Formats: sequence, C-alpha cells, structure tokens
Amino acid sequence: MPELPDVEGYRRFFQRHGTGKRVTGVWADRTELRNTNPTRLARELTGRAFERPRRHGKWLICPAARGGPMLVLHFGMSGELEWRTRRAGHRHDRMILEYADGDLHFRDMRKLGGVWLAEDERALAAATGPLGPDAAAIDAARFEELLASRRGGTKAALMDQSFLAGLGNLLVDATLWRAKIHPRRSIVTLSRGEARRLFDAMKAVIRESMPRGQVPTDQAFLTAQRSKGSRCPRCRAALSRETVAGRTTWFCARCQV
DNA sequence: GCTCATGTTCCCCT
DNA sequence: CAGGGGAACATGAG
Repeated sequence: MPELPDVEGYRRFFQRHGTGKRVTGVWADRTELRNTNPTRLARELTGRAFERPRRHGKWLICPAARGGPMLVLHFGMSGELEWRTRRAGHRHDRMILEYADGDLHFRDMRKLGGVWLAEDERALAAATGPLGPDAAAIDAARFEELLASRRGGTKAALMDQSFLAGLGNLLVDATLWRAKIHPRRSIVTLSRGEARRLFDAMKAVIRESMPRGQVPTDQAFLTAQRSKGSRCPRCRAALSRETVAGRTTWFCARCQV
C-alpha cells in the first residue's frame, strides 16, 4: 500500500529493526533485483551494518555504514516489510536480511517493486530516475514555483514523480478533494489562492497520514469512498468516478471545480 | 469467467 | 520537448 506515508512507515520500521547491527546473511529472489544479483547483494551487505535510512518520495534508501553501498527499495503496489524472529518463509518474500536476532523480510506479491544497490549518489539517481522535490518536505514558495513551471492537468502533475515525489493515486485524490479542485483542472488556470489551497490541502493530508504510516481510511476522508454509490463526505453529492491521468479517480463534481 | 488494484515504464500520438 | 493515453508487468481479490 505504498505511497509516501506508507514508505515513511517502512523507513521507521527499517530504522527500528534493520539498523545498528551486523547483517549475518542475505537471501534474495533474482527477479526483484534490478541492478544486481543475489550473490553480489549478499557479498556487498553481509557483515555490514545499516545506518539511519532516508526517504525521498516513495523511495527508501538504506546506507550501509563505513563506506558500504546503499540498499535502495521501491515498494511498487504491494511491497511491505516484516520482521520475523523465527525462520519462516512466505511465498511473496523477495529479499531477506538476516540478523542475529531475527530476519527483515521484504515482500512484494505483484513484483512491481524492486531492490537496487547504489555505491554513490550518482548510482542512486540512476536507480530512481529523475525525482522532483519530496512532497512532505517542499515549502509553499517552492511549490508555487513548481506549479508555475507546468502546464496540463492538476492530477497528472501531482502524480508525476519527476515533478513532485511521493504522492500516489489515493493521496492525490484526497488532496484535490480537500482543496476543492477538479482533477482535470488545468494548472495554468489556478489562481494564487487556489494554488495555496492546493498546497495546504496536500500538507494536511500528508500530516494526517504520516504518523499512521498509511493513507487514512476514515469516513471523513475520501479514501474510504472509493466504491459504487459513495457520497461526498462534505456535501453528500454522489461521487464521480472517471479515469484521469490513466488512473481511477474519485471526486465530487459539485465541490471540486 | 470478468474487472479492478495505493506504481512505473515504454511506446505512440498530438 | 511537453503532456497524455494505453498497454504491459505479476498476482491476487471480489
């Protein structure tokens, strides 16, 4: 379930379970490794300890101490981390970091995620591809500049990781609903006030999502309304479902202009 | 059987 | 070049 808040949750999880102690072994499924192989991954990481992981958008970057490489994780649509103190596999395990006190499992049912090894910032950039500023870190002035540099639809822009990193389909719909902006609204027609509303809505959605480590599913949130017959939590109008920017999009045609 | 799924990439079109 | 649409990827759930 990985958008920015989910990956932030995994970052904290990795910090708690995977850092500050020596890796005793590594198992990996070849198909999930994007720029390395199981043998090389094990050779590079065994005996090393990870330092504090960082996150940029939906990417989790875990540097190994003492000049070791960075382990780079992307969770795709179904990636997750799990900590296990007893040796037991799961059919969707794609990589396992072994420690003296347990194993950190990276699972990815649909295999749309991946694992990279990067020896420096340049290799990291090659793995992630171009990324815009992190949505959780960007400030209002920079966000406004960013919008001014872009044409096209608002949802398409917010979904574009090279434009702004971290928002996915659910967070973008929640943000647009909160800001009362139509997903197809052309960016160049946004007023100064609307741009600010968009920024504030995005920040509010992220702020509420971050501590939970997932996109909220409260009834007052749009995330809970992604099914037939659902209504706008604000005005009770029937919600619209359309494909925008290639993704299923739920919005309120009455509130969102 | 069918449709849809919180992501990214690649190819094609305007 | 910029932006958008659609298919593909792999594996389920309903």
